[in-house]
Amino acid sequence: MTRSTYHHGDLPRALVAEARELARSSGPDAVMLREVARRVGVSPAAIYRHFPDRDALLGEVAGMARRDLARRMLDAVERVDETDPRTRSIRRFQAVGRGYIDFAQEEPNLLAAAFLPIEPPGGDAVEDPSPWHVLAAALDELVASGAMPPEGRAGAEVIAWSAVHGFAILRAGHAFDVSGDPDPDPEALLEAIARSLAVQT
Amino acid sequence: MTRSTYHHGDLPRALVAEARELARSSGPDAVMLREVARRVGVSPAAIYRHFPDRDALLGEVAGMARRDLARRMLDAVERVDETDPRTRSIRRFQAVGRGYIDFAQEEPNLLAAAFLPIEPPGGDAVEDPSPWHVLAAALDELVASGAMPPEGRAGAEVIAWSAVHGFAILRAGHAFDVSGDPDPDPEALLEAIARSLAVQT
DNA sequence: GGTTGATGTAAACGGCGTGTACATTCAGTA
DNA sequence: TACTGAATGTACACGCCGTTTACATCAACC
Repeated sequence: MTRSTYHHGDLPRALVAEARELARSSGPDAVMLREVARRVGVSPAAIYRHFPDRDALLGEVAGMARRDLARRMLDAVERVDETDPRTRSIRRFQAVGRGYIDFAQEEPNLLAAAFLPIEPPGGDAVEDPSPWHVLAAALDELVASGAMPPEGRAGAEVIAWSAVHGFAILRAGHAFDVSGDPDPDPEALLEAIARSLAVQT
Repeated sequence: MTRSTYHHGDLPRALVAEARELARSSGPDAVMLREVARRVGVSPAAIYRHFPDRDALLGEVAGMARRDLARRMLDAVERVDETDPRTRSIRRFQAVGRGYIDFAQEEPNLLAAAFLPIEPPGGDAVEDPSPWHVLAAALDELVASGAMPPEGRAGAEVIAWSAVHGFAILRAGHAFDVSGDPDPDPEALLEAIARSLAVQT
């Protein structure tokens, strides 16, 4: 991109957008300040007018990726069309996992970005829910509807999240290639998670 | 390390050992050829007499980490002391998961190294079992002892591995800090996995 | 309209992986 | 034992990276 004015206009936003695109297409390690600057049409040093260092820029990308993931989970939950409260809570719970897994499948590099050990400069924005809270809400609903026994509620996030995250990460890393079935079915996993939480249809 | 002779004696081994130690203590990204060479007391270019590039050296580290993980799982399995076949198969199965989780807890950077998308130059050595095969053997045993229904055998690796790996990775990345309990119990997860596989005590 | 602070640039520093040309040593043979 | 070629290590250079510093440009306000 070239520009006519000496000043860019909204450089910070452009930098984050370009950094996100690099992370999305080639992974977080591919977010190189010189490349970002090149694409935005600005000198590398200009970035330092808006971000203290590379981690600050990458932290914004990480924050965006976390929001994207949470939104994807929420979208999946809200698309569930079911009136019976019990069945509905189960469907919504499994939609959370499906949203997570689908996101990981479609944007593996963004999932990696979401788990970078970096905090966005201003901390995560409070208004949008974290993936963790989306999951917790679905579990609460499961108990409220009677589909899951209250005794199983404690620690349920850890179990569900572990299974879904492990599946998503391992599949993205082609780790399942060693098995006979190189692309296993997410639905089987979601049902296994329901069993492990003693969810009763 | 300094040396008196012009030739090192066993540079390849020393390089891999030093690279592994760097990966172990500071993560795979910390394996920098210049630093490895510095520590071994050799010029950076010397590495290229034995490895085509950085990935080849890192691939050896990855291979070692995979072997370390598998050995750790096997050790845990073999430490199980139980005679009743059914109970024994369950204990051994859960020991597999415990070994994996303990390894991740104690050597998180080596676990990361084990999952680098790099193959060791000569391919993985055939003589030592992969983590996958250790798990598969434990599952077979579970079915053979009657503790797990044969109908559940297909896809069981994916479920068990996903849950254990996700737990290990998330805990190592401090992802559970957002929950109330920052260091959740691995045993609860192992029991949940058993439930999800319909394992009957 | 001149000053000031915000924003961008050019050039440089040190560190990285890597290639190339050269130095040293080892092993085998005459 | 002396010679020779292959194996192994070194010095130096190249281009990339993140980052810093000194300077240039511009917009906004008294």
